[in-house]
Amino acid sequence: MTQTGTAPAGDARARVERAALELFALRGFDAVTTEEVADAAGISRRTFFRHHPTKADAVWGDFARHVARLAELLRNTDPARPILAAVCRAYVDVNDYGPDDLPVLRQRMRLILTEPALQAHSQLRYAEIDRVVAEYVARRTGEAPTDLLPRLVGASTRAAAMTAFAVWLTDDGLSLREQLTRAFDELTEGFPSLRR
Amino acid sequence: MTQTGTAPAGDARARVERAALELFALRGFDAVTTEEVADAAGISRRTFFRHHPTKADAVWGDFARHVARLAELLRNTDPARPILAAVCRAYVDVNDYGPDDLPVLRQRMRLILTEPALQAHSQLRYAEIDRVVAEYVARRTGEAPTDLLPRLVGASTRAAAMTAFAVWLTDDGLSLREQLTRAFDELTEGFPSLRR
DNA sequence: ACACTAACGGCACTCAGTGCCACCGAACAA
DNA sequence: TTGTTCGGTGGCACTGAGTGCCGTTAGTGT
Repeated sequence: MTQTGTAPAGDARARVERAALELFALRGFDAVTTEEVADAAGISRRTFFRHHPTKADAVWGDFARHVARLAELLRNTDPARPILAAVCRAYVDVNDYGPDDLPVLRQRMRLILTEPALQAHSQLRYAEIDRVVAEYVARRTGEAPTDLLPRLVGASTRAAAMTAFAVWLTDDGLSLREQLTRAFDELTEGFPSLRR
Repeated sequence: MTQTGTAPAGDARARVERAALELFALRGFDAVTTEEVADAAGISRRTFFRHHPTKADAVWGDFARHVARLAELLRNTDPARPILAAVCRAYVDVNDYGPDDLPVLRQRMRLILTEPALQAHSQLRYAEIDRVVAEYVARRTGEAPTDLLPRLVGASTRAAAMTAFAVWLTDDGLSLREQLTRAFDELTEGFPSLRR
């Protein structure tokens, strides 16, 4: 596809994502049909489903690149660093958004963590992250990625990250990076705040 | 439906769940229509959706009771026991299935952890558990259930439990209780196996 | 015998997702 | 210019999940 002269048309994907985010935030995920999103983006319903395999996928902008960046961060980690610290560090780094991206990120995460349909769908995206982390841990420890420890690190660090996101959305005190760090510290230290 | 005298007809729910579990395990969740499940259970498609709000819900047998049992176990916990230990203990106890229930449990969990649609739907069920645990932690610590620590305990212990389930399904070495204990030990001790 | 109620089945409808096909514009070849 | 190929697109029809509405039926009480 080469940009014809008239409309930019280059990134119909970006237009769809923007339209989806705004419509879903405004009226709720279930109350907006895919046809309305497609119309708002200036494409047909059929083309919408060519770009995004699912209505829910429209709110996840290039998530594959996000996962790839996390994998690369882990690949480039100093082998001397403890495994768990490396994973947490990569998690924080991959979520280091600039101030300009924060409004969109808030809108996106609020939808994902609030709308039941998106909350359910997110599990499929999270599974990709979990797998990347589990494979990294498996590489470091020599275990199989399907063994308990690699899977456990993947699942629990992801749980911590999503908890940090949820708290960041509601509480306005701390930055996302600070909330992530707080959560990871609790997790890696065995929940020191609970031991009196 | 007119079999008043013949079939017990007492709990059509149980028949639906059995039929759904078998059909989904046999041919895959997406390849089986709700009408087929309804037919196999001897009810109409309309009645199927009266019993189960969703096709996916048919595989979760009385999950509300499961959550209620967990909440009760937590409520009856000795206040002297450390918070995290209490949560893990309750998790192990609520998942103490008898040998007769194990085959059905394996089938159910294999579906939930394998089929993408069920994997996604599971997030909505897990959220109920997370909330119960978070409320317990909040009661013990005096925080709000929406604060970071209560939420983090809920999300991470659940992640550990589901990881234990997944490993239990594939590895045949250890019992479910042992896998759960292994996972919880790693989590509560700050992943000792990763500190060399 | 009569009314009341709760559960059921049938029907029609919306909407997500998919397969099929026809169309159009760009690039390329003769 | 003419013809051909090709990737992106839109239209159309179809399946299947989920829902609202309504008529029917079984069970219960009086």
